Amino acid sequence: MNTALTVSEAAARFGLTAHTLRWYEQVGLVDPVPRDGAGRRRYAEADLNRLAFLTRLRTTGMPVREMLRYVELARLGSETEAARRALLEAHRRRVLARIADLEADLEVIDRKIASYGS
Amino acid sequence: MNTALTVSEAAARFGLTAHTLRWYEQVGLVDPVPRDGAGRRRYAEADLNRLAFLTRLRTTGMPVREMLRYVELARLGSETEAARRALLEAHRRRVLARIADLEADLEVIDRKIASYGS
DNA sequence: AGTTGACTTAGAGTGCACTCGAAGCGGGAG
DNA sequence: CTCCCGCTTCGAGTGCACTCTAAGTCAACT
Repeated sequence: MNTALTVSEAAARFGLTAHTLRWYEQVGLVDPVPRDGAGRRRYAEADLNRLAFLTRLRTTGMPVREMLRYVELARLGSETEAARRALLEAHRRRVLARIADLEADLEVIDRKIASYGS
Repeated sequence: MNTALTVSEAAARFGLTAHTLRWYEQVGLVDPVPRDGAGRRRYAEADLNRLAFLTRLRTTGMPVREMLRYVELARLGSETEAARRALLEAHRRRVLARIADLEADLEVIDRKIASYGS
């Protein structure tokens, strides 16, 4: 079974562009993806899973800079698990705060909408 | 009673910089703020209220481009109220969707944190 | 009177995260 | 065999939202 995807297919799966996926590789966010005989990227299950998690970090607003620190910790092996966990927990707190802010701001906007009457 | 604030004071109140506040004026996000005898901006109650709402739009992710459309509608008077309301409602839906996305992504991150054990 | 510090303007510069262009290669369809 | 399309690399360009610089003014403090 050959489920390996091309760069465009993988990009589509995560709502990114092929350009962006190559760029992620270029800046070191993901390790170089295995190539086929013609030198083309082939995204296998494991690559897709890594991407899936990274895109979650990204869409929740983690800066690329910090994602780089995370993946570099991961490259160093299991000794860095505590550090990675701490990094994710800090991010989690930021996301929770962001959600709370959005909800508070939304209430103000709702009041404005209401002020326009029906 | 003179409660009018300087540009820095007003900026501090909204977590912006004086530079940003001047830039908002320059690009037309806010009308030129009344000046004192020395030509310095003096933010009165009404100016601060307008800014308070605009910063809510901004922090909820409305692009400056769209905020401009909103304030231009407001300048046109009460005939544009329906359009303004529609614009805010569309934004409201986007913010709700954003919150939902953040919550879904956060769950994935939580699972990852849990996978690192205690 | 002099110094300090916040203000003024116009315009240039920055950081982030892509996004695109150019030039070339390779593999499947007709 | 030829055409076309999607891939390759490298490097330059873009859009957004600020952010800062330079040169100057003005009011208040010492």
